[in-house]
Amino acid sequence: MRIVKDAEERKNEILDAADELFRLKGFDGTSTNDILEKVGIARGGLYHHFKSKEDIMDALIERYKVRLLGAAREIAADRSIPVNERIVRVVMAMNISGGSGREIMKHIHKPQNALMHHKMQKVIISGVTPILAGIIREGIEQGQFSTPFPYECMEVAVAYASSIFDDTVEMTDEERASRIQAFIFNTERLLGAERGSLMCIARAFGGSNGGSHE
Amino acid sequence: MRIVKDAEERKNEILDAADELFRLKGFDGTSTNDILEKVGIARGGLYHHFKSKEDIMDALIERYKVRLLGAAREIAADRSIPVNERIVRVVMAMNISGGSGREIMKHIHKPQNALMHHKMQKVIISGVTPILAGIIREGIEQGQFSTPFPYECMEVAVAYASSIFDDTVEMTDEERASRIQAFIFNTERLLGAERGSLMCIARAFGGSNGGSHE
DNA sequence: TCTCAACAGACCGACTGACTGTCTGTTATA
DNA sequence: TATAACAGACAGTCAGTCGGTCTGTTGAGA
Repeated sequence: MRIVKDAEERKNEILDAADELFRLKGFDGTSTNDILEKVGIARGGLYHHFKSKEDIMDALIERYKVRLLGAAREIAADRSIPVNERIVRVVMAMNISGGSGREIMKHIHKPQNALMHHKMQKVIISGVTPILAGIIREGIEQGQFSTPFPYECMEVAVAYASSIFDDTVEMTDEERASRIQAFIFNTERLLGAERGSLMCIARAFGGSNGGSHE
Repeated sequence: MRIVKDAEERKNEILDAADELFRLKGFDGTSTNDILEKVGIARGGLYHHFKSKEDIMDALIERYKVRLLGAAREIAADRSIPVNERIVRVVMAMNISGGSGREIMKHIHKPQNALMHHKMQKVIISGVTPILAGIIREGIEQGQFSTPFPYECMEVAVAYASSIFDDTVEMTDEERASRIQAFIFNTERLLGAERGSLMCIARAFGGSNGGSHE
């Protein structure tokens, strides 16, 4: 039987199916037949909407990008929130690490999804860095931070954060906590911020009380 | 015709061929038939020495690892070289960026080689970071650096360096130079080093004289 | 306003070529 | 003669193609 739907709707159905399957079995581990079966369409239908399997992945990444960066921009623009707090919220929204949307990143960090991971990281780094840099510049105006390279500082922080929280390397909670400690310390140094002024970030991450365990 | 060789020799022939082909066409773009043809053996031969195509990649990475980290360790252990200079040489030996062995990295940073890139980065980061951290600790003893997190500092630096010098993102020479500038500045801050004390690193990288272009 | 032909785009499913990994058999070497 | 190195036919899978079919829409004529 043949069910005709609006193109956008079908595309989204395909993306939803691919999303779940890639999450479960990875990109390489998922065949187009798996997607076909899940959506309930035939090969021709899929290749009518997407020109290749990789094209599906790119569309998925684009969807993530719009969602994640949209949320980040919204938060970043809200001047009623203090700078520190805004940074935390942007980072949480990107779920580079823990937080509500951690789900999205989880499956992207599997070795089978290396290409997806790579593309996603590029999108995140190139997208969120200027947003964060903008907030940092506000902080500099307010005398909270001091660096000639706000953009590059954020580049460092984002690159490090996404390498630390890469789920392919397994870590004990203790290791994780001390990484976060070091991350905060290092970021404060980079930004020329007062010691402890970014501690709120550590507190925001996954219920850890900041790395020390007394 | 049938030519029998010592297993190690054959393995290396296969790795050499794979190395060159992956470099040219990427991992996914290279078929096992390509390798077979280049080496001049049949399928059975290849699968006698390696259990899968990915196994070949892993062996290649292992070979890189031994070569790169061996060189790095040798340099790091040479106490006759001053700390600063040793850092430069280790970094050059790893060719995370410019330098003699840049070749090796070049093809690894192609999107088609995402998985290889990912595995390689893991090996580098986990291998070279402790080596560099050791040198930094010497520098701390000598009063040159000051940080409670030498290991994590190097983790940051290595992660950032390998993200900056990722050849998948294209950069003008000017951008590159200013990235290096920022990188040096940030690293000095992280290490609590005197301003300009790491400038020798910038000078060492690819003929750039430190970012300014006169 | 109703009808119907013409069209565009959504969808089908058999087919192709390519590729990885296996298996049985063969040759060389210690 | 036993064992490791190798050959090559083969099976199974998968991504992508292609000619064709179905369906919703549109617009002209009655």
